[in-house]
Amino acid sequence: MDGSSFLDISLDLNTNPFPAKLPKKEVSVSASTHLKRKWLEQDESASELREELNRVNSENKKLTEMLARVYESYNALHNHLEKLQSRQSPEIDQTDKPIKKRKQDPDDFLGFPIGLSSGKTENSSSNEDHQQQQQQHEQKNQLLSCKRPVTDSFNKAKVSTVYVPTETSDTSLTVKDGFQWRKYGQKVTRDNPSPRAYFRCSFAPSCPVKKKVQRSAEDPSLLVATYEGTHNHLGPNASEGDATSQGRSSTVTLDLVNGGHSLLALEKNERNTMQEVLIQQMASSLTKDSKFTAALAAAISGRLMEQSRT
DNA sequence: CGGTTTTGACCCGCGC
DNA sequence: GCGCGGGTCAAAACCG
Repeated sequence: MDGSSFLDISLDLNTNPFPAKLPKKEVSVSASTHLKRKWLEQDESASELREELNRVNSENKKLTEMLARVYESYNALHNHLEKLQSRQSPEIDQTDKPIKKRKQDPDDFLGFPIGLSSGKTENSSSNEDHQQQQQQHEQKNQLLSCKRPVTDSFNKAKVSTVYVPTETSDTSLTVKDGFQWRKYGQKVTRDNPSPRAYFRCSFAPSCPVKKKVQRSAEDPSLLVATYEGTHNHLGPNASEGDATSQGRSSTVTLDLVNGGHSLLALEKNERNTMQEVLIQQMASSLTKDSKFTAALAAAISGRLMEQSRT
């Protein structure tokens, strides 16, 4: 994706409000000493203005560079996620045999490989064993990045699974993803000795997102969190009432459900949304910068002055 | 006191 | 129709 074509980040802060095309004032040399003094004063203030102008110009340059950097890192992140997604999609197609014929389990739904919540010993031919081992190996490799969102490619419901390594001694089935959850149930399932916990987003009923967390039967050091649905409210920090979301920092946090999905399965609309969010974040961080607002004010007043002249 | 967690009861879909 | 099992409800307990 060509970033420059998709968002123009060049800034014209109009830090040179007095372009060369403006008619130069003719100064009468035949002035009295009084006029001479006045002229000297004007010259002095002009040089001050020039200094100020240079300063604002360099700030403008810095800000433009900063925006370019932010945008570059966004693109890099986006490309990285797209690569990850293209690497994951073939593995999803491998499992074609649903173990249970009951109501579609999210794991089955995703063609989830290692039978984390489904019976796994009932039908284990040597072939499948081999596949399972391969997939488990793959899974562990992916875990190097701590959390691995598994998403169906583009067209299915918003269900994703993440694996969270935890201490086996840690019995609290909590997965810290930034969102606030309310537990509404816990069940011991047939194929896994550890209980499964059911969570709803604290913004329910307005937010339909649900989460199931269960310790992996294969690897008890792993928590398997299955997310269903999409948050219809602001990101993790905002929902948490996290101080950092109101503060000065403009950290971009990846939403595992919403953002995770949208970044992996970005369609046009979602790209536009991302653009808007990005722009808003940039805007909010810039407006908090007093120097930037000053430069902006200067830019606007410059434009106004220019317009009033024309 | 309001929000969250716990936990037994209940609901419902599915297979037999 | 019955039993099983996953998912949800809701009252009580808990907590800050």
